[in-house]
Amino acid sequence: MAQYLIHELAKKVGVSTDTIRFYEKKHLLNPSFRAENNYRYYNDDALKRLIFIKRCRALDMNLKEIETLIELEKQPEQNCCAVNELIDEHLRHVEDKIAEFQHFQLQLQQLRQACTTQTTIDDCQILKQLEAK
Amino acid sequence: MAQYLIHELAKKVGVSTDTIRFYEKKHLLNPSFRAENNYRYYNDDALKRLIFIKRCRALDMNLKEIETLIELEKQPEQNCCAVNELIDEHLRHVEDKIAEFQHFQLQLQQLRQACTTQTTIDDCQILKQLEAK
DNA sequence: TAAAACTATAGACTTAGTCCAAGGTCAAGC
DNA sequence: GCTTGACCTTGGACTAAGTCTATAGTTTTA
Repeated sequence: MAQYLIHELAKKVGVSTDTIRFYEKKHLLNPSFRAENNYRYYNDDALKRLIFIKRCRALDMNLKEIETLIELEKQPEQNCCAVNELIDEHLRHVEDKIAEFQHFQLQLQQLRQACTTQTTIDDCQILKQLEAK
Repeated sequence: MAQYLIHELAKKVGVSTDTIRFYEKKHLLNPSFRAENNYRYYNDDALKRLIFIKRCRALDMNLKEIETLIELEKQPEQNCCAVNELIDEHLRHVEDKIAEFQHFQLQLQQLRQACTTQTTIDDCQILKQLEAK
């Protein structure tokens, strides 16, 4: 079975070696063994695990959510509704974020409208609105 | 002129006393003076400043941006284009965030579609897709 | 044999606060 | 005068997800 040094694994997946060590500290990814010189070595299971983590991160899941998914994977005969619920809840979170940022966008667009011509700081309607009673 | 203790200022504006002390550490807001007992006292200028900061934070500006705006306010005769540019750039940042989260949303919706019926973890298409080669 | 390129660990740094602990101050009630 | 409660002070730890640095050990290459 293939064994990779940490920088080899990092390169295969496209993350930094620091990130890999960080995931280990967070109990998300362990080396398959440590050599006599204390170097970490990783096998293909670790490779798959790291790809899994990277995919979840690309969906903006946090490490706690990813940990939960990994735990669920360890119970293959269980019902998968917990997986679906996690995705649903994360999706709601993402949708809340979109709404939040769209609110910022609208407010900022309106604020920006307040000052279309160049004037002095003292007359700037943007600052006036931010200062208003 | 009115002078407020920190908890009075906090209540007026709707932030915590911790937040006020934090803004002081970040050089955004100073008490008008310290009493003999070392208590902070704030006047109406400080009140206005804190309201200003709170409004900017409600637009998701970071403290560095707010600091820049405060510095600009101190040069009233200058041209206000720096203000406009700051708002424009922040608006672009917000729009990037919206696009980013909309991308997450789409990916998550597609992923969620992969598992509509309840099955076992082992058969769950959501996990399968996250693990896929 | 020496330099380059790895490896390891520990700890600081980032944001915008929040929370806690230990100790000082002040006003009210007894 | 004393206690109680509600303030105030400072300093430091904690959050998320890494990134960066320093120091030291190991392995490979020239």
